[in-house]
Amino acid sequence: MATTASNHYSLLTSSSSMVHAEPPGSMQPGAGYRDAQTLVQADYTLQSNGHPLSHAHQWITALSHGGGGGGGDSPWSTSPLGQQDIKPSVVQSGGRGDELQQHQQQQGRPPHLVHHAGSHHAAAGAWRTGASAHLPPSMASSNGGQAGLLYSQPPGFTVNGMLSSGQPGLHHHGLRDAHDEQQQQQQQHHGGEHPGGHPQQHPPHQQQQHPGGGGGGHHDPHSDEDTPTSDDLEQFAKQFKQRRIKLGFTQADVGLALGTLYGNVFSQTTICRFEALQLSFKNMCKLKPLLNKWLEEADSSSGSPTSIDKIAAQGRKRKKRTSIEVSVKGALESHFLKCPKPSAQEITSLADSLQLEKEVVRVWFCNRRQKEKRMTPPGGTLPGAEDVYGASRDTPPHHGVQTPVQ
DNA sequence: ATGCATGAGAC
DNA sequence: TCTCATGCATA
Repeated sequence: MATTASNHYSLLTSSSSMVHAEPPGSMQPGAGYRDAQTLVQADYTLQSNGHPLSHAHQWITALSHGGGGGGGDSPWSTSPLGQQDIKPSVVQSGGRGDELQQHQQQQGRPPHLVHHAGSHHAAAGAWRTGASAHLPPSMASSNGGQAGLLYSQPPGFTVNGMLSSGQPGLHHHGLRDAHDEQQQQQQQHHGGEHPGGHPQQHPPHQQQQHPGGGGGGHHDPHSDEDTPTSDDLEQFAKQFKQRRIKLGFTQADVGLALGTLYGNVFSQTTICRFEALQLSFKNMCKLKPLLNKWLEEADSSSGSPTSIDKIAAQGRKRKKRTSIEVSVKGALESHFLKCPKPSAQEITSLADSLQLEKEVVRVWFCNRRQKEKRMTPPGGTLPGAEDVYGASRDTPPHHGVQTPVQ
């Protein structure tokens, strides 16, 4: 099968009417899963077939998960500032408040806060334009003028952005969901190694972005004042991870904390990628100050190890993840080497020959290209694919460090 | 930890 | 249509 079996997305658990859409039996954990596969396929269909699910659809579409502001590359050059696109309205409607709601109930968190955190979408855009453009100082410490206000929270309300319910295990379940924690632990303990001890190559422009450069004496690596060098980032990421683990927080915890602290929630994935330097240089720079801030907070209040509970997966209309077979991947890979940016036509024929949806192929190339641009390319330098981007990916600067990420 | 997906914004 | 930031789902 091309597509991995999975449950048909976590369909809105909240709507009861749709439940009967499937036989009670198939819903059971475990067994039901496999059967659900069929549904999965139908998922796409789900939108068109006027089903009991139809209403669910609307519900879903209502949630917008703002991918973050795509046009991300401008913060550096463009600094609109002044007052930003703070969209209070959006904040309120914030789609995915779901995750937080849970906590709210459990910890009795002020509702408004929840909104903010959940508003990710709007929040991101807002603060990003403001803070990110000029960077750090303002946002880190002062929480940014305008945006900050929106997300400001009652003092003493949280610690590290994490609920300071007092003591761990006091109020709520003390720890994050057992399984979650386990999972995290596990990954943190053994998962460390990188896809390669590779020499990392950074896109030239990225390297040039930072003033000091790993070589020139200059500033304090930890000050978020100016653009950090890739070395700074690497070092910071490393240190960050260490501290985080020491403090007993999972990547997911941090992501949520950032949300409560700055109104900008991030997923475990993002934190993970940050630690592994798998984000673009620019993105790394953007996140660093936030994480740095969190770290400070966490350190200072390290006595309260509280934790946050897992957020429940909410329903979202997402295409089921296609699982591309190894052989097919190989084919795609070789095509990529030849032509990283195939035309629509090429994609079509390629998709056809590989028996994949055109969209899947297109996305694959997009992701593949994006991967090329990360700070830490997995698997090290690919022998043949390097100059694809115009001979730019020259010499990997210096830090061939690449420590085995715990 | 990572693969595939989404969506906003830039061309 | 691509890039980019980001995340769900999965291995």
